[in-house]
Amino acid sequence: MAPSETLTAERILEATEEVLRRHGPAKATVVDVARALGVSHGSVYRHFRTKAALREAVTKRWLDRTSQELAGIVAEQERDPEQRLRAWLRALFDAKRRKAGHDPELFATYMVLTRESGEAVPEHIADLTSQLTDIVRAGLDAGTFTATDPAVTARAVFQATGRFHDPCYADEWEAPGVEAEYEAVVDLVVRGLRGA
Amino acid sequence: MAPSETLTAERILEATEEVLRRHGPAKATVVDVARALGVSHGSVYRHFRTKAALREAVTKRWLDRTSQELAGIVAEQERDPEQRLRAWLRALFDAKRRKAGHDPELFATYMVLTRESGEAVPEHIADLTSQLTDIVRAGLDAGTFTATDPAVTARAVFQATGRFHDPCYADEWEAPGVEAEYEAVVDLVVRGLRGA
DNA sequence: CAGCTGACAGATATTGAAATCTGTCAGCTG
DNA sequence: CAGCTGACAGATTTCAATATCTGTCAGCTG
Repeated sequence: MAPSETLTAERILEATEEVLRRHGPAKATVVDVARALGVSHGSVYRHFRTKAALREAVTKRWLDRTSQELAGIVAEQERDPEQRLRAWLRALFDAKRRKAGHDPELFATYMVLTRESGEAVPEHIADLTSQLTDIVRAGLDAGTFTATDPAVTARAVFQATGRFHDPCYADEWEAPGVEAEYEAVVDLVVRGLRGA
Repeated sequence: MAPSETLTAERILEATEEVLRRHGPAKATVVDVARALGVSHGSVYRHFRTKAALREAVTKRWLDRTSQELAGIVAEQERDPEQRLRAWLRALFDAKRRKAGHDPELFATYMVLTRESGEAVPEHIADLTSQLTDIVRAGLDAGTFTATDPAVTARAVFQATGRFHDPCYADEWEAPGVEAEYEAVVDLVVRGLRGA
């Protein structure tokens, strides 16, 4: 039952997150992870081919947690599409801002990881725009939205609101007036979806 | 007549740009600038209190060149506001993309400079959003746009299109499909301005 | 024999001493 | 005497020696 039960990929990922939290992305080594688990670093390489792969897996896990939070909103059939869209964008902004504000160092760590992770971030973005596409399509079906291609429009919505979910803007999310700016952009976008 | 005429702030700024182009932001020193001008570095400090002030002045000059390019479009009274808005956004995107694509090293240099320049960038953004506000206000007067506060709406337009002018996205401006994404975002925004 | 260890080679990071740079200023020069 | 110079102190950067890390693999262990 002790941590020395069996060495799984999951346990390595948890230990890696902990090491990253403690040491930061620059100083966190595979040797540190192995030490935290009480094994030799060779064992870690049995589960992850390279250090980069290990870091990418950690990043993917972290990003997926956000995606899953938002997936619930897409499924809320009882709310109309515009409300779902507003709730989804709000949840995305809040989730990112909460993570950035609550533990800035860990967030900075993940910003470094997302920069170096080749596939994880594009996949995450594809995931999120796919969710958005579902909402846009629902709006088209209901007749409340106007668009030629829901996927293209969803991507446009995602990019237009980037200032409120793209990590590169994280240090402006606590500035006074951000809420008003968020409302202005979302209103503009929602009106763009409605009107032809 | 020779470069040894008189030492003006303008001549120092030109020499600094040249030194930055050659050496890059990390290695460009005040001593290099002085050497390029054939003076001692003490003379440079007569015109700029610190190295940071010198770099900020260079940055400001560079940013102002873009602002001035765009100011002409705002003044084109013969085109209707929507056309002016589209032309303005297109000119902004093209100008930034041209600079980023034509001389990537110099652009990277300016990205470093804009990060460290405290006032220059906010001023530049204020400048641009002020131009946008003029266009939005013209649209309100003409009755083609709908908005409660032109300044707030202009800022929203600026932020919503950030992906196509904010330097932090520069390395995605040459990717295939960017044009389509640009069109989608601008269409969404313009429709948002029109519809109530 | 499946899974782990630990020594190893090459790559990367750390360190501290030496070199360079920033910003100042007393004095030179035209 | 307005403007420039160049030596200087303290801060920063460079560089090379040293230490650590990554990724592999032959062999150990349960």
